[in-house]
Amino acid sequence: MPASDPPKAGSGSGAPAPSAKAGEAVIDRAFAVLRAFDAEHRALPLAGLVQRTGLPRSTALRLARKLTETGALERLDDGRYVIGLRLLEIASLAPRGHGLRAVAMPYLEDLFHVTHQHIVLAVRDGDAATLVERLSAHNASPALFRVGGRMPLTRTGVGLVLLAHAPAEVQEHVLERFEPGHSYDDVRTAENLRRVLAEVRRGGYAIGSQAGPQPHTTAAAPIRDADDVVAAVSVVAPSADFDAAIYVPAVRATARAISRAMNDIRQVG
Amino acid sequence: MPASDPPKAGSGSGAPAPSAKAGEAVIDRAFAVLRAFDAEHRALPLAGLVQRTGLPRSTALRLARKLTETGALERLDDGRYVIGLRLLEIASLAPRGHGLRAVAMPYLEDLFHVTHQHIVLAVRDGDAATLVERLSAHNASPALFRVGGRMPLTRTGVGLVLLAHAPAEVQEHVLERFEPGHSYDDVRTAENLRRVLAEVRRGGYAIGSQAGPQPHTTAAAPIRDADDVVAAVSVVAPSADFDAAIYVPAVRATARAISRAMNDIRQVG
DNA sequence: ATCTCCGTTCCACTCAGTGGCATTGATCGT
DNA sequence: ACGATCAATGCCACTGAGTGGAACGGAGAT
Repeated sequence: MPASDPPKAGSGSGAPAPSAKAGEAVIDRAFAVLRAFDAEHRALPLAGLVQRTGLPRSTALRLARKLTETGALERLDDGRYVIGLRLLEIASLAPRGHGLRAVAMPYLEDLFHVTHQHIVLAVRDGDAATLVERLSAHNASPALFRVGGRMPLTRTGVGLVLLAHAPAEVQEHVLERFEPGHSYDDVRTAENLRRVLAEVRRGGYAIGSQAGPQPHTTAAAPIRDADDVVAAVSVVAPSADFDAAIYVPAVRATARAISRAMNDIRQVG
Repeated sequence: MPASDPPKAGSGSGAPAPSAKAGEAVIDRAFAVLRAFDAEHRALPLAGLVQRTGLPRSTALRLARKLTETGALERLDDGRYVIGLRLLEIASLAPRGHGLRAVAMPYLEDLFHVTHQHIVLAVRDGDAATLVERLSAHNASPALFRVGGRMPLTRTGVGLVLLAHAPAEVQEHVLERFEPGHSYDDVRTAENLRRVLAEVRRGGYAIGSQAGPQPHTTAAAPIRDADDVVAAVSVVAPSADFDAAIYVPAVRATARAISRAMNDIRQVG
């Protein structure tokens, strides 16, 4: 021990040791690596992981390797990392994800055939809706949300349905930070929104239309498990001129069919 | 005797504590917890996790909690754990999973409309095919494979296509442990299989039919990225009497369309 | 009322995880 | 062609995050 001076030094100023939070749980770090990926970054080199996670190089490398070993990540020929298949394998067991999707799919198909518009299936996760399934025609308007992506509760048909049936605390929280001007044309204030949500609960469906910037119309309905609303379906037409109301019966019928199908399965398991 | 006796005790015989492998990587354990779930066990109580992973109670609890924190797991009202939505969020970024699926979906839809039979989209993962997407009609024969599940390469149409274009080492490995009697009716020996694979490569498609135990016919074709076969599509009809050959042109056309669509996207990113 | 099984809390020990540094390899600028 | 630059990987001594045994409270079962 040549070093005489106590390790407590460093306090002065010397090394900044800025964000490098040392004592961080391994699992959190591992998931930080996984979350470094997003729609715009589906393949990342080690440097990318380092940059986006803030982890030290060696640590990021070690984690990336272990994740690759387990199949959570895969490695491209050029050395970059991508999310691996095994993760899909595991994720497909999520009851609220593919579990729901599996029973809903045939009915969504039917609805798609009939309407030839976008079909959306979503569940609520905290203050957002997570898109579980989406059916689209070829010519479809492009920038709809991604499967697995999160959609705002106040700006989508499924979101309105899910929000309308969310716990009071969630509703309050969302209403507090509601920003007018980004929702449907008849939802311009928090008060509007409150009224709309009440209507959604009363009527058992939501409709909305928006002139811009991405003009579209939607009709959405709740999927129930017993009395709880656990998901929502919607039809989305890429045009503000369209009257979404004509889809309401079809969407509601589909939602009810899915609700029933889930209960039938419940009997078995 | 509180502290006195040495910890080495317990050696006697009493508790065997056999498999309890102590020095095991955290991430491996975390994934062991996640993999404790499967199609028959979509919701597990802590005890179930302990039993299926072999981890000590406290460890399993700690891991389950941390995973719940990050959203990889969710907790049911009755305390049981299930795979969480966040995992779907991450998994949906897998290029070979939902990435592929996203571009393929509209074409699969078309094929589904035309044929009204099961449509299957799969990629190879090691010695198995992973089911990436499946479209089925209501009345569909039930026990087809699950999305995210693994299918044998030698007993499915997509499997034959993927195997035919797999690296030589994989083919050898699979051929070595090929068990006759579980594949299609014209694949009864490893030599049969070799010949079939060659035909698949030459013709650019695979067909197969099986009388039992789950009678079905299938026609499958490869999806290519440049020259590499990266996935396979197939039509599966729940009847051995049907002639799958009539679907071959449609399936091949679909496969080519998807291949082209993937290349188009490649240009952008 | 007693037993059992399950989820949970607590805590002292220690080994898995850490991250700085050195090395190799690929890419680029001149 | 030849250093200069930056990414990826190998190495290793230190330490606190992770560990798991023990004990607790509560819900059912007997």
